[in-house]
Amino acid sequence: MVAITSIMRAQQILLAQVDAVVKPYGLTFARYEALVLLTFSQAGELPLSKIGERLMVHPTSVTNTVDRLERSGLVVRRPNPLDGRGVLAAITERGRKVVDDATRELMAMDFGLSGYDEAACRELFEVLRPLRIAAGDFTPRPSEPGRALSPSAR
Amino acid sequence: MVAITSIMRAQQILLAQVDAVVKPYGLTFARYEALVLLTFSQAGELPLSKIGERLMVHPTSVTNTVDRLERSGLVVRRPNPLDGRGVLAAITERGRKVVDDATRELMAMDFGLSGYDEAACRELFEVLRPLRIAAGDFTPRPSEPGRALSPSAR
DNA sequence: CCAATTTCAGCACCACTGATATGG
DNA sequence: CCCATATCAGTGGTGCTGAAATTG
Repeated sequence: MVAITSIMRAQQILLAQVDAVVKPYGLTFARYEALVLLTFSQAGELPLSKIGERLMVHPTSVTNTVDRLERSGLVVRRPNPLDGRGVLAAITERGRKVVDDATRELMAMDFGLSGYDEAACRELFEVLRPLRIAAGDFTPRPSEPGRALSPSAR
Repeated sequence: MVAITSIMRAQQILLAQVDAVVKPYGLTFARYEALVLLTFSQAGELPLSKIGERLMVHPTSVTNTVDRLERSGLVVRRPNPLDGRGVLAAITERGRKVVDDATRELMAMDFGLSGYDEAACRELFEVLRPLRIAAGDFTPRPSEPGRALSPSAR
């Protein structure tokens, strides 16, 4: 129970710190994550479905997130040439600049983990790994099958 | 950055599991925490200000939480006899029964931390401790001064 | 008069459900 | 015809700010 409380508080603390840094850029942590994901993709654009999958968020949340980013001029929507049903979110030049600036500032404050060296961060990751695996994180990523034989939703 | 993501996901996973267990009782994790806090107090009642302090939540959030609990008949409000400005939240018999049942069920599923033994839980707590200390958790508790010389809000 | 306690109105954010339009 | 993608409307929960009433 103490362990649960620790995680809840830690998340609250970290989220508050990161959100505070990112706020002046008109971002939240969720929106920042989406932007970072786009910069990591080759063409700087991804289908909304992919974004939801990688960030583990609900489809409607992706729509909302991209709405805000688009309203701020940090991404643009365009139809997916490979799938008429789909939509791509493409990061803009302004988006790249904003995410770069925000990232620089976040790194300067160690994402709220000042005082944690490489070893401590790794330990943190390792301790939480079993929990995340049990919840279905770290799926096969590359090709795609993934949750082919998982209990499935619905 | 990977460490941050780990905490965010872990919290999300745990909160979802705990909330799912508690939902049939008409509770959320936040409301459950408030109820537990009341059962831990001698008379089964506390000033709202104390609840907010111990649970580290905003005063208006306490008002909201107690509103819901009162509407469900799990607590009742009564004026604080020791301070005319204050209000006490007192747990009811139904409240005690509900929190007992919910706690039993939560313990049966290890609060979502199945697979974590005592050592792992302690490690988790210890790794996160410096972060929480830096954020002002673990204040002097007993007497009360606490944040007498902290930067303060506003 | 100032400070503490609580409440209320209002806003932003995130998560989700259910329904819908469109296309594979 | 069924499934996938995305959107919209709406709900619930949480976290805040700002203002107010009451009392120490």
